[in-house]
Amino acid sequence: MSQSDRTPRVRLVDVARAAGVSKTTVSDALNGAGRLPAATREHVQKVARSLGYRPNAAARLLRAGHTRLLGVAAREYVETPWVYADLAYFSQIVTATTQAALAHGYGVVLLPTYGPDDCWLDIPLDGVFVIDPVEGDPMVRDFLAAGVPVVSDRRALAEVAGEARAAGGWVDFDYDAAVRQVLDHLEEAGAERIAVVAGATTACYHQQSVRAYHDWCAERGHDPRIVCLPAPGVEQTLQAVTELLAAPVPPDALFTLVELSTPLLLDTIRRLGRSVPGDLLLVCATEDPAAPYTDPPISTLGFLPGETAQAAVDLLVDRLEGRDGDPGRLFSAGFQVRASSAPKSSLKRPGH
Amino acid sequence: MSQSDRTPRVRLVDVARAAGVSKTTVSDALNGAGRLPAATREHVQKVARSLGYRPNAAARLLRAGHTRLLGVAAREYVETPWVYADLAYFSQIVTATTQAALAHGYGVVLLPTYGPDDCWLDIPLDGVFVIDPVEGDPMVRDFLAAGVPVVSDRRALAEVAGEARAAGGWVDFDYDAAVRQVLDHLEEAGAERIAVVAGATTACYHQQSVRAYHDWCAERGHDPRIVCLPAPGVEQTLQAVTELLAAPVPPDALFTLVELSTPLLLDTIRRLGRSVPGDLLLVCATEDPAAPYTDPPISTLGFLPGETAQAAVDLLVDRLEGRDGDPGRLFSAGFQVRASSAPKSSLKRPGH
DNA sequence: TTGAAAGCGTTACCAT
DNA sequence: ATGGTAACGCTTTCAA
Repeated sequence: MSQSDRTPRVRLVDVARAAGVSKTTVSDALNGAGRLPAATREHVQKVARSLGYRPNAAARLLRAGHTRLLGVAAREYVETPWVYADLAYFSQIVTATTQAALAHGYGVVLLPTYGPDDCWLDIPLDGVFVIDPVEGDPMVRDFLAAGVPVVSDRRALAEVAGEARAAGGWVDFDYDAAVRQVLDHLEEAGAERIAVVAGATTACYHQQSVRAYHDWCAERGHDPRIVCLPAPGVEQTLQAVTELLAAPVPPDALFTLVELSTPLLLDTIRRLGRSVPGDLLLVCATEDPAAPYTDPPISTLGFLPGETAQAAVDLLVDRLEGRDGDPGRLFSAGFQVRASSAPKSSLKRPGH
Repeated sequence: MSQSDRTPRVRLVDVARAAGVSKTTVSDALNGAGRLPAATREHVQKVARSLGYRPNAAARLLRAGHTRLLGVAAREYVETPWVYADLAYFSQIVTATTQAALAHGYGVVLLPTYGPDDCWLDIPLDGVFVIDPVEGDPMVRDFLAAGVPVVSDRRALAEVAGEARAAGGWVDFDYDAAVRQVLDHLEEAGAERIAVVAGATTACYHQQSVRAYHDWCAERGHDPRIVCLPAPGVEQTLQAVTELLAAPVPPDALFTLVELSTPLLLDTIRRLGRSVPGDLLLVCATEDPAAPYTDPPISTLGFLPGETAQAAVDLLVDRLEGRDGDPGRLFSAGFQVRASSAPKSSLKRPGH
């Protein structure tokens, strides 16, 4: 059905007939292959053009055995009809994946995160990049079982028994180290009561960072001050911040692990009567490009979407093209310290 | 090559042989078709599972004659290796397109905006949504020539001689009306010198809105106050604003047509010593979810990425599945008036 | 130099 | 109830 019943597409044989040659000749003439006399080649090309011939992509795929198509899936909100591009982090991942893939001559397919079981297997993909897989991710399992190389984090791949090495590669993020780095920094800067706003999803990013915070607190005998949001949203996020700051003994530092507009967060904190960094040290895990331009500039923890995507695609393409590169790469976050988390001591002692 | 040389994929015939039945039986058993005894079906399914059989997507595509894949391309920065997902508008379009496509059982492919000529034709697509085409867009032309239905704006489709109706549909935006609506609103609110920050790209969004502003000014004998940015970027945008506000006779209203963080813009204006809306009325064409939460809330012109994408996909799917729906849909922007562009008069006269 | 024919892996038709 | 066979549109090997 579809367009074919309206305009019966011009096929290779049609061109061949019209040009008075065989299919082989047409194929060779159009693909630059073979050793044809220039005259024949040009003639065929002219006929093909005049007929509006376009090769059928699906047939080529079948013949070629590969599709030059890479899938990318962000699993953060697997259970909901949410789509990743709403978050700056995923947008940037998708952007970077697309660019990297293109550079290798591959296209990118956005994979559905929900829907009928293994519906994703109907898409002809050479490889897949699964970002932030959930525990025992069925998507990872399915693709691996189907023999489609997957790049994801180490743990997700390991769950599928040793096939990881052969079937793809991993791009892992040391969320634990990243979170601890920030918490340590805040503590050194004089913070004693660090509050956190995080997400409550099943994605390993949230799971692991929340756990890291709890562990860090436990090690010091601190009570965790954390709000976990089930979904992103300006209002809910600001509400969470308001709640945390309203505690009887208010926090003296805030670390956000959810997407939000950093200048807006700053405004909100001010409207609540706190100054940054005077009353409240602030660090945001975000890719918001506005962060360096606020007053004061905001310290950020960035998860390097660009680098991550680049590495994932490189890994995937290496496997696909038979090169045996690294088994994987471990990333740690990019922590940019700015004025919003300047040590309290530096305020008390003028000079440096 | 690729994975096939490592793990020679299990094919339908392999399952058939292993199960001691024919290809047909396997196909029927797995696809629920045919009238097989439950015993046979279960047996085949078990064998298939144990062998890890997965149907070859490319072969199915060829057989089916359609791919259930929709392409989406944002043409704003065609000439550069830019990718659209960096801008909230495109992110939201892509998100919404993906959701709408999924709802119809279609997947989405992100199309390269540059690269070797007609490289996009190698991707097996049932239809394409081209956002903000450039003049005489080659991508639109190629797909139409290849018989792939395209949804884009009316003008782009019309350039390819009448095929529009048969080959796709249009989703047009009345940028002119939208821009005028904002300018009129600002004028009514008391603005006499309206400055504009826009983009300098070839996308019809920028082209048309800039032209609308110039026309509007010409009709009133005003001198245009406009800065056109060749590329997005926090720094350049704020720089442009600073420049405009530094004019000897400064503007009393600002209308931005480029992506940016609205709270940050507000801060910047304040740091330049102007108050909003007291000294400067402000309207931003943006999808920034922070806009309603700033102080004062910012008036926005939204280009309805969600609705647009939804309509485009519906149109495309209607064509693909042989339904003759609307030829197209004309959208006008969603103008949300908030405090940042409140009439100056209302400040002077207390009460309402 | 050119063409015929054999696949690629699936599904659908028709015969058994 | 099941199996053989053709067809989807292309590329490629091999023979002429």
